[in-house]
Amino acid sequence: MNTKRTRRPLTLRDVSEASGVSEMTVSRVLRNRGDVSAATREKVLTAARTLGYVPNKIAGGLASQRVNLVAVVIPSLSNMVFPDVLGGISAELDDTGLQPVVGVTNYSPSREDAVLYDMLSWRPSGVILAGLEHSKAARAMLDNAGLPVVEIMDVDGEPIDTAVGISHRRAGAEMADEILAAGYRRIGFIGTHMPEDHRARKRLAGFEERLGEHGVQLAAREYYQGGSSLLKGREMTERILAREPDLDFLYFSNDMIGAGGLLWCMEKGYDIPGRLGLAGFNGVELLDGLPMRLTTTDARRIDIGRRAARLVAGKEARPENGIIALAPTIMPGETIRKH
Amino acid sequence: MNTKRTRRPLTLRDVSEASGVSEMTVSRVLRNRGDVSAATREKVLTAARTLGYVPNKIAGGLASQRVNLVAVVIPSLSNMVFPDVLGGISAELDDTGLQPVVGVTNYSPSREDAVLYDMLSWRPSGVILAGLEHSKAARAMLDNAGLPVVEIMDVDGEPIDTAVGISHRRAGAEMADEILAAGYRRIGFIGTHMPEDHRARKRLAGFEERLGEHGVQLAAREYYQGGSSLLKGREMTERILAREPDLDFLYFSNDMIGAGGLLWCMEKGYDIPGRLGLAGFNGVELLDGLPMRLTTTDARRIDIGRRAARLVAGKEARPENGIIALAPTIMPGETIRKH
DNA sequence: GGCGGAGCAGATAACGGTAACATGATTGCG
DNA sequence: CGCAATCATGTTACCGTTATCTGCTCCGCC
Repeated sequence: MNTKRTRRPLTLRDVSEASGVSEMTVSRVLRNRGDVSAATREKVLTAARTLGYVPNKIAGGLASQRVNLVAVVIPSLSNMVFPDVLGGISAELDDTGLQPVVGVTNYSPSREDAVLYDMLSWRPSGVILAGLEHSKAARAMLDNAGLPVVEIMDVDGEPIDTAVGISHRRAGAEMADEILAAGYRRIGFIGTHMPEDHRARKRLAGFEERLGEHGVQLAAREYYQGGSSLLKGREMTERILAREPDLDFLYFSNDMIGAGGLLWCMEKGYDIPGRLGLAGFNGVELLDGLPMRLTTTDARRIDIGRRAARLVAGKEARPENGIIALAPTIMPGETIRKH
Repeated sequence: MNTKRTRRPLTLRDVSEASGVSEMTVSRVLRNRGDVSAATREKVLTAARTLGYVPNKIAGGLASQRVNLVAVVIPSLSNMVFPDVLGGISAELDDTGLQPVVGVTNYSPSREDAVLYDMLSWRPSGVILAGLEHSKAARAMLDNAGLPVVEIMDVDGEPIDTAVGISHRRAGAEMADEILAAGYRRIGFIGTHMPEDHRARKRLAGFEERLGEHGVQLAAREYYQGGSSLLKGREMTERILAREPDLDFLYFSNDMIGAGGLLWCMEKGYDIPGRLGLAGFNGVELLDGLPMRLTTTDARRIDIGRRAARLVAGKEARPENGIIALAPTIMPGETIRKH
């Protein structure tokens, strides 16, 4: 089996010699390109298989000046939102010969620059990256690279090339409408303290602005550090209600802490949605299994992934203004009272 | 900014001309290799920066016969377990110049073959892949590739090269001990119906075997299709208890459905852990925020990722027998009664 | 029966870097 | 002060594949 443990790696030449045709012909067979007789094709394929030849895309990419990779740059893998986006991307890329390669930035702009630089050095066919806020250096790199760039998740801003996402301002505003219409007035907000999470920031801005238009101000806000978890949601909920016991609504900046808050409130016997209403953001699958359905906004993650992939794959044309805005849609749930 | 939109991409030659030194010297500067005077170094870096040059790793990799990539092949991104493993891997790879590239197989052996083939065609420096069960073709490919291969998660079997993981048979057996010691006797099992999830299978085998040693047989079992979610856990729990109402324990094959089952049982007013005990598997963070702490087994995901990364990075030597077995550790929780 | 075009295969020259060796200028030191 | 070691740079030959061009054969058709 591994008689050849120390041998040098196989090349086209090996297959070529084993099958008695030129390297060029082997290359053609292996890529299904150009005309090759059925007989030689068979010979070559057999030889390649028995040798266990695996093509070298490094060499191939250099020669053809084409690399079938799509760089995907996202802030995090751990918050249940980006895996969905990735799912949409790979589903749509599946039949294109393109392959996504993922880089993670941990919400750090400097890491984003580094990851981008690294990705671009592989000369991918396209780039998908989260958010519209990027360093000057990053924008320059992408500008210079001369390839399709799709910024995802957010459309409130100026895309480098194309953007696919939802308006987080709008998502915030629409949730505000919903809450106000239900009659809640003493509203608290719980979110992560991350200056780099621009989408959360915009959501809150849109939310507060709409509240303001109706003469309502946020009655309390609470920020936390680090990742979002059920436990964190519980802690923050307890804290904000200890500080402002007469709040009648809590708007959470994501579903995970929202779910934690919901569980805590239920345990403490709060009348939900009567005495206290709750809402989250994202529309994660987790919510389906909670004792009570948390009201939230569907961030259209899978659709965003799909559309972004279609754009880089050239399956879909870039719109005139470079923006594809999907509609964030409120998923009612049972944590806002009927009105 | 993009006056050069249509220009051909930059190469070393451009930087070389802009800075008045040879391409070789530019290459040396950009890689910090070999001796270069401070003056030229500065000149070159400035030129590279103002041009916006990004090195071409395709060409570099071909020339140097070295590629700083580590292929990571896993079955899924969506079940909260592999993101943790990835976290461990990238943490440990961070200071090595190596970069992980992830491929997802969706638990399909044929997709695993395809993903591996694809990854190997990039000539990575190492491969990390989940599980010990692989097609003959896959084993041959990896054997032939002549690079470090680390199989992760599982150690019950024969590694191709090196394995890092826990014994799932042991994990199952130890949980059985725990359950029996607490006096439960009418035990049900809920798991996914996936012939390709070998680790779940081994866990169950170890579990049943240990029960058998104590003269106990599984009183019921229930399998489901598709992904694991809280909701699925609820449904399956309801179903198994409808069928076998006098079960006194439920062993779930993962925490997500375990948590769903727990929530359902609490709503229905079951006395837990008195009348009914519950246990899951994995030790996911989610459990921290539930109304009651689910007993589970820590699968050592982050450690596994770290050790695997250390092995491919050469920070750690391959052990004699090729197996690094970490101890699965039971995390007590409140869903098994004290004994 | 000559000629255009399709079918098939090979020869050659890139692709953009880096390894390895070569070269000229300094430096150290007995 | 002379010679070897070191430093700083350049030259040359690939790395393994694909684009492109060339050449030959065979076929159909006017």
